[in-house]
Amino acid sequence: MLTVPYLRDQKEEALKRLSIKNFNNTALVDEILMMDEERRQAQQENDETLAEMNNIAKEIGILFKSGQAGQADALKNRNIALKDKSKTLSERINNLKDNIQAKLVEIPNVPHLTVPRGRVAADNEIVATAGTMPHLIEGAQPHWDLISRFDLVDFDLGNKVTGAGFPFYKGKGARLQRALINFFLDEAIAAGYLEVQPPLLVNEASAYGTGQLPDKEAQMYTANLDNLYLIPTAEVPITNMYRDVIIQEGDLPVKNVAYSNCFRREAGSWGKHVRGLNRLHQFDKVEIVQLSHPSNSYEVLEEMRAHVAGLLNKLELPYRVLKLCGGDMSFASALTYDFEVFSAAQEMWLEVSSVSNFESFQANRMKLRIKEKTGQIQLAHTLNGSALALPRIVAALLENNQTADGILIPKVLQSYTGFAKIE
RNA sequence: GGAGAGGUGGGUGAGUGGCUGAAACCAACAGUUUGCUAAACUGUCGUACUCUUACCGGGUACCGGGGGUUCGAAUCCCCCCCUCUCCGCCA
Repeated sequence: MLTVPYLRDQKEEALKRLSIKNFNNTALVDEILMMDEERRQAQQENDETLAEMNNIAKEIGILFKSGQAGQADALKNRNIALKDKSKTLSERINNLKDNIQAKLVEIPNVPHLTVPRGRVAADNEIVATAGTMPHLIEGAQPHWDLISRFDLVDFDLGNKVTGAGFPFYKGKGARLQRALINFFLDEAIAAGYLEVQPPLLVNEASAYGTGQLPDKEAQMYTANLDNLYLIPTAEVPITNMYRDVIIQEGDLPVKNVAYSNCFRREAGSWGKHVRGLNRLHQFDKVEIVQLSHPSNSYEVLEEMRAHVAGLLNKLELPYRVLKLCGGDMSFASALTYDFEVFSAAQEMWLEVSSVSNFESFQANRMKLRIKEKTGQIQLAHTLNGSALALPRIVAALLENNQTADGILIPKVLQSYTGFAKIE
């Protein structure tokens, strides 16, 4: 959520940037600013009224103490009248605040100036391509066929026990996935991230804090009896650790990494895009989160981007990096890089990571602030990225590394899997 | 699930109607002293909104959340939330 002072002080700049996200509702911004003006006037009047009431109450106290209680009646009446006035003003202020808040959450984050204009995925800018495209063998199979051939993942069993999108991983399939998780965690720890194992269910306040609520409620599974939500990503619990927190400048940067299951209800499309491991209701992901000072959050973003690139390099997967265009970015992001690996047999680019700088958009909503050495307090910047999302990595590894007699495991993983080939 | 206790500033914790935005101690920060470290001493030390604004300063609100009583509420009343302890169940 943007702050009112920002809109007030830098309205033109904000609107200019918002147009990159195809947000052109100038009237909404004006309405917010008008309501805020009104709110401040009412606030001031109310504060003055309350100040007078406080003074009168003190005078009454003194009269009582000195045994002149009889003289207090006039003052009491005066205060009763003021109380009425204050009540009216308070109600107006609260109404205005609520309305401002309601309008404010409709405005997306302002994108970074380098974000390309555009409406759809095709408008995203390819900023890097790396790795070598595999030469597939004759008769190469998509991962869903490889999976059943080597009995790595059982979708039917998942259907029986839970439902579509909840597969069982078995044998070397399970082992490969666990190896990847450990590899990703170790890499993050080596890069200075603190490992955290978060709860997989969060309360309403947390879901609101990272912006799943109120809009994206349908994305999450709920535990209705207890008013809890299954997390769609570890970003939710991890970022919420710092809700209502003021971080000392000296404690920055804060770097956390978490492995978690992720649960998503989104009833996707059908066909190739959701086939096999391409899209699931429950999947595994290692997520990196950083809190940074506003002055260097874009350096941090690049550092995180480099970290993710390093993982894919080590896994020897061909990938490309996209800078998302205004229309394709998320509501809360100021700049997002998507990483896509090429899954050779299905000939598709699969998104395996999304690295974003939210600037102070989430921090404002969560009241996550930094206290500088000078004592100044300001909103922190939050950043996060997948490092990485598991199932699609598995899909690409299986497809790209298949040979006539089995699937080769990348060298870097072999100490984690304990085998070099699936056959 | 049953019974009880409790939620106060970064922490511990005092405070049962006006002198309390809140004692004291600890932590933190700044300074003095010291050859360094430590110790000691002195000072600073909540957040938000708002006015004024270079700064200083002023006003208001906030003692889990919401509502009420009162001229006046951390303190009294009502509702809700949360935490802890004991019992039960249980990985």
